[in-house]
Amino acid sequence: MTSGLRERKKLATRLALHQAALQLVAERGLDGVSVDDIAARADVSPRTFFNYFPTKDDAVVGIDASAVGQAAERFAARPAHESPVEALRAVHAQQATEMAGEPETLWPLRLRVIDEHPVLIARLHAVFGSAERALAEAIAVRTGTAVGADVYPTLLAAVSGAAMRAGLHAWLASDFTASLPALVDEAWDALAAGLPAPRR
Amino acid sequence: MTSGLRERKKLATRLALHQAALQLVAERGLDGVSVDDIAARADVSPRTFFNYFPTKDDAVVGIDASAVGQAAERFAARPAHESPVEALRAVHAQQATEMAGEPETLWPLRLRVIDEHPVLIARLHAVFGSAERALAEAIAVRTGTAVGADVYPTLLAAVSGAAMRAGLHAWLASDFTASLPALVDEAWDALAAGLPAPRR
DNA sequence: CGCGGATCGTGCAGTCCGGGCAATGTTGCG
DNA sequence: CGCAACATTGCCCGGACTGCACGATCCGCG
Repeated sequence: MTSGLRERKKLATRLALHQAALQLVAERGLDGVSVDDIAARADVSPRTFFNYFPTKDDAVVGIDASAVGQAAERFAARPAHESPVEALRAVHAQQATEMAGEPETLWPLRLRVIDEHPVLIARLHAVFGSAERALAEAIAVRTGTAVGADVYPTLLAAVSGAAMRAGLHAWLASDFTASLPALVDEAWDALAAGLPAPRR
Repeated sequence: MTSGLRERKKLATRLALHQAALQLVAERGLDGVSVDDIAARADVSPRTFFNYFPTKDDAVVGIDASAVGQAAERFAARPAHESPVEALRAVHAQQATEMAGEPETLWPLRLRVIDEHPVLIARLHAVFGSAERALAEAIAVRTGTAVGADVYPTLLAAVSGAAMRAGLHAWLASDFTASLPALVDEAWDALAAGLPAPRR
């Protein structure tokens, strides 16, 4: 499955490009970095860059389309007795744990860099957006409706993105001292309660 | 305030460019249209195009940054006794009514064109995203917290975007036969109830 | 009325993004 | 070992977008 020298090499160069992009942008800012620079640091030709990422911005954000559908798949695999919200909470809990546990500095660096460049924030929103469309489909299946027929699937999918983004944002704001899973869970608490104004 | 020949002309060319972009893309698709084409149909020089929109995509989406802050301002202006959710609902009701009442075909055409091009969906998400950041600030003020300190402001701001997008999507799915304000309101009902699974 | 100052439209030149094509090298399979 | 598949790369091109400089237009003030 994961075997094959070819596969591993591809993954490696992909990661190399992503990290090169991340570092360079952290150093010089988005406009101070060209695709050629990134390719150079990753030791590939500029032309090859585009075999891995369609856009400079995408290389910086570094989230591939395959990871995008993941949420929807995991959601669909949850036990049938769970309500949509319960199932989504569980999926998010798992994802948040994974993200917090990765190579340590990867997500923090990513989020810091993205947060400083509106264009990249937009790109991140876009990635979430396409994940949400897939998710809406899965939600519709679970609730027995169609995406077009009811607001619920689209709404819940978008809301789930909102919860995750809010969690990530709070994580960044805490300078990564807080626990990401706890923050995401907190968001879901508020959602399940109907978003009452927080008492001070 | 609105006076001045200059002001009016600017608004006019801006709208002309937007509509030209919209029509052309509806006819030929996004890649079949160049900035020069759009400028030509709007009767301005290609260079002038960029005085009005930073990007071809932005011209198609056609929502300016000023309109973006609008939601936050209106929210801030709501009576203080309203809860954040109540205030947001009211703002959305007003916006939805306005959008449904505009030059008729403008929003429908916009939404149809955007829906067909993933890049434009992304751009729309981006616009919503920056609106949400402004809104989060306003929510933080109203609830007496800070944006970094609590998940709530970011979350609610993102959720409000989700509600509006879900409403718009359902509106499009109904081929604009349904009432946009009603759809948005329906979304808020679900949110206030904690997003229970819809009964079939 | 008319005269600066500010603002807008425009052309030109240049950089960079991003993609199609074809040659070359590398990997994996029988 | 040899062939087929695929990845890398170079070349080239059109289109997006920017900085600059100049002319035209509009606005406010005397």
